Amino acid sequence: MDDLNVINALRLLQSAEELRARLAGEFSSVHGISVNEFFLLMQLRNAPKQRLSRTELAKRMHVSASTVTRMVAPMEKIGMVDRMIDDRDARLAFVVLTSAGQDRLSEALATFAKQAGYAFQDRWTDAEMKQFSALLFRLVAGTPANLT
Amino acid sequence: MDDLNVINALRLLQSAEELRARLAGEFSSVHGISVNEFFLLMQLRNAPKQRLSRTELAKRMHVSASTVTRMVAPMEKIGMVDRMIDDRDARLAFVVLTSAGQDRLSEALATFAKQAGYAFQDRWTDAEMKQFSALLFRLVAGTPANLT
DNA sequence: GCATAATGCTTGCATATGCAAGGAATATGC
DNA sequence: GCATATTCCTTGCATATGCAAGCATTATGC
Repeated sequence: MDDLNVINALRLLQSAEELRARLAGEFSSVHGISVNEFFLLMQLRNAPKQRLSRTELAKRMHVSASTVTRMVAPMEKIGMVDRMIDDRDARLAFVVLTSAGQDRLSEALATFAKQAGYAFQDRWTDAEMKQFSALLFRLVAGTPANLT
Repeated sequence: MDDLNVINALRLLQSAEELRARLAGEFSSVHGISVNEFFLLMQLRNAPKQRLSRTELAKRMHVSASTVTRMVAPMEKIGMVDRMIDDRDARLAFVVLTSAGQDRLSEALATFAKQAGYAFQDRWTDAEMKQFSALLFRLVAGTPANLT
């Protein structure tokens, strides 16, 4: 295990899982959403017109189309998102972020920022934060899923 | 979203998910194991005597104890791991890595190294790989789950 | 020593997810 | 224009996972 590629991949996956586990706990207890629901809302917020097709959401979130269908149903029921059929193509059922959904997302983002702070605070300097940001940008840049 | 903590946390989570999705595909088709099974084998390989209790595995893998129970059952059936009851404490049921499990893990590690190469190759210099490694080490250092 | 608490594991139930099939709408080849 | 293919979404089934309860074993308080 002296391969730096392997070491970095393992550390990347493990630190991400740690952070995700922490987020899951607070998202669930404080905001009543899952981490995946948070990411779904984030994708919508960053999309033009705050909307995306289910297929596009599936690709960006690395889940199947059926998962998106089933994730969206309860979110639609409580008004965080809306359904909107395309005028030209009746197959497309856009998922649209509602104002209630934006509010919920803003609250969750505060928790996200707090946890992100815990994760990096007192471990990295400002300069290192920028280094890390630049390095990771090369991994996520160009993917349509990139939220940053 | 000008908070560098938030940006870095998002990029960390997203790049990890991308890598994990790629690994899942090849692990499943080539080696017949899931990413989580791979990590379970990795934890055993790094443990003293190549064995851990189910509770310890659950903590390190950020899953519930029942998940470990259910993950281990089929792996035991095909001989990748063994069960071993502790002499002093009959509650403890260690999961032990077998030689067949080591072989399977070695093959999967080759795939892992290949995918890790794809992820970082042509994006980062050697110096940057070392920088990244050092930064991430501070995140995972000290956790018993750390595989590196 | 014994009653109670704590620990380690398993199991029933509920939820989450992927795959494959199906239905509806649109695109393509001719 | 029409038959066929493709695309988008949904649904049935199988698997994966967490939580809470239960069981067996060990630790603790007195």
